[in-house]
This record gives sequence, structure tokens and C-alpha cells, in this order.
Amino acid sequence: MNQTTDQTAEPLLNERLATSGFRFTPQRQSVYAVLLSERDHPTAEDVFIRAKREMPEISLATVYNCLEAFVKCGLARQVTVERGAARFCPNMREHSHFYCDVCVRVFDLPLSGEVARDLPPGFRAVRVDLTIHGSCPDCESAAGLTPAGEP
Amino acid sequence: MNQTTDQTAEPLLNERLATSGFRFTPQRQSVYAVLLSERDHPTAEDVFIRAKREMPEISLATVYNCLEAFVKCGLARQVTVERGAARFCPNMREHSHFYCDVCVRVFDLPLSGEVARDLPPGFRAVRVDLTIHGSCPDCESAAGLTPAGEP
DNA sequence: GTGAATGCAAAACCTTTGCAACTGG
DNA sequence: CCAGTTGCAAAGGTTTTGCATTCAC
Repeated sequence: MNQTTDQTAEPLLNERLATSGFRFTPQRQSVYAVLLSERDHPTAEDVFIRAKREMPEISLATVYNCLEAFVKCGLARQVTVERGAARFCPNMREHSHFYCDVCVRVFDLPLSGEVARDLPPGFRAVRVDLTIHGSCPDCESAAGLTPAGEP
Repeated sequence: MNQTTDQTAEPLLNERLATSGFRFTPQRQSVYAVLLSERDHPTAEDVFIRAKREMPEISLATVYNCLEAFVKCGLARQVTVERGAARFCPNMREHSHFYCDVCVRVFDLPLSGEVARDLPPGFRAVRVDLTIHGSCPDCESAAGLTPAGEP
């Protein structure tokens, strides 16, 4: 549901890697394509499984390597919404995350960075990590429809 | 620097555990005392090392058990400011965290929960996890004093 | 007395690392 | 060519689990 981002981001891969001293490899192209195709904040293992569909010989270590390279050159973010496996997201705009405790999905929220404005004196903010936990619209309405049991 | 919290929280341990179906044990008292004494957001292993000073026979598994019990009965929070070990904090007031990338310390910030007000329709917020990364006053002033090398 | 908690060790889980072979620029 | 990358396997750090013993209530 955000095709413009796909189209602007995809061509960047090659040059963005190059300007950061990384090489462009088929594995990195595959992993990045996976990140862009399903923007559901996959874990490294999720990416691994999906990338293997197109490139069966790819290894998990390479997926970690690729994801690390993307984070370092500004093509992806590592997101920590829960303990356990890290998740990755190719949305580089300033945003926050909503974690649905019910369906365990992660949503991007367009929240502004005004949060860091009222810091105590002396602190300098570089990055804001904001995750809101709760229930998403799907799970909220599902909960409302089924008060006790099925009809 | 916050003695009132210590004094109000300590007596709660016994009854708070009981009302949640947990038992009061010497280990839980030790672990909780450790949490209250140094409020520097220790990891489970930090707590383990400190608790062993007073109770040498305590085990790491028990420390994890105690911390889990505290989180479940509302005596402590598990804080994830970085990947790696979880940190624990006995401050149950609504607050956020500041993670200093330089000295790797964690500070409590009195930030309000207004962040969750402008959620898209349908989302219901239950908890807000906010961590601001940057440099703390100590590290900011230290950086300013030493432009290149020592005099 | 009984279920919960402890301590120990082993396992599980996620991630990083070592290294030989390979390859992109 | 050659530093960066790959794939594999092994190791690393954190957390959980199994189980016999002990303990709080």
C-alpha cells in the first residue's frame, strides 16, 4: 500500500551500498527485495526463509550480514519491539511502531519526533525509539464481536 | 536521591507477592533490595552478582525467577533499551528512558504518556515504551571540554 | 502436607565469529 | 588482483527448562 516508497527505494540499493563501501551482491539484492515486498517487520529468520524461495543456497549468516549492511548504510532499521529476535523494516522515515499484543503484528505509525523536545537540560537526543503496545483495529473489533462464545 | 520511593516500596514486597499468589522468600527479599539500592537499571546478571554479596548461594535461575515474579506482580519493569540483556527497574511510575550511547547508562525520564493520544482510529494503546538515545549531561560536557586531545 | 521456589545443569534461542572458498569492481 | 562476501559450522551471550530437593504457608 505504498508503492512510491518501493519505486524510490529500489534503485538506491546499488549506489547506497557502494557509497558506504559495501558491495552489491545477488544475496543483498534478494534480501532487500524481501524487505520491500512484505513490510511486516520480519525477523532475520523470516527474511531467511523468504529469501530462500528465490535463492535456496543463501545462508542465515549471510542474511544477518546483509541486514547489518543495510542498517549501516541507511537502507533499513533494526526494530526492537519485544525481547527475542530483532525485526527489520525498510521504512527510513521518522516513525514509531505499534505492537499488537493480540495478533503479534507490528504497524508503522507516523508519529512525530516532538517527543524529544522536553528533555531535561544537558541531554542531547540523537534517536527516539517509541513503541506503543496495545491491540490493533482488527483485534479490537474481533474482541467486540465475540463477547463470550460463538453464536 | 529518592528515598521516599524506597521507603514506600519496601513494605509492599510481602503483601504484593502474596496477593499475586507468589511466596515471600529470602531470595526475593534480597533481589528486591538490590533493585532498590542501586537504581541503575541492572541486567539480571548484575542483580545476580550484587545479590550474591549478601546471599552467596543464590543462583542465576532464581534471580530470573524473582525478577519475573516482580514484573508480574507490578513491583518492577523489564526495560529493553538495547539488544542483549534485559534491564530491570523498580520505578513503576509512568516514565520513559534515556540511553546514553557514550557511557551506556540508562536514566529515567519523567515523560508523560501523551504520546499515545494521536493514534490512528481503531488502535487501543495499553503501554508506551519510549527510549531516547543520545548523550547524557556528563558525556556532553566531557565532549565539550576535550576538543582533540588532552592539554 | 502441598504446591511453590530453589539451585544446578542442560537446553533453547538468537546472534556473532572463524575460516576456507569465492567474487565483484 | 584483493578486500569484501559467502556458506558452513562452531561458539557466544542471554534466557528458559527439567528435576530433585527444600521451603513457605
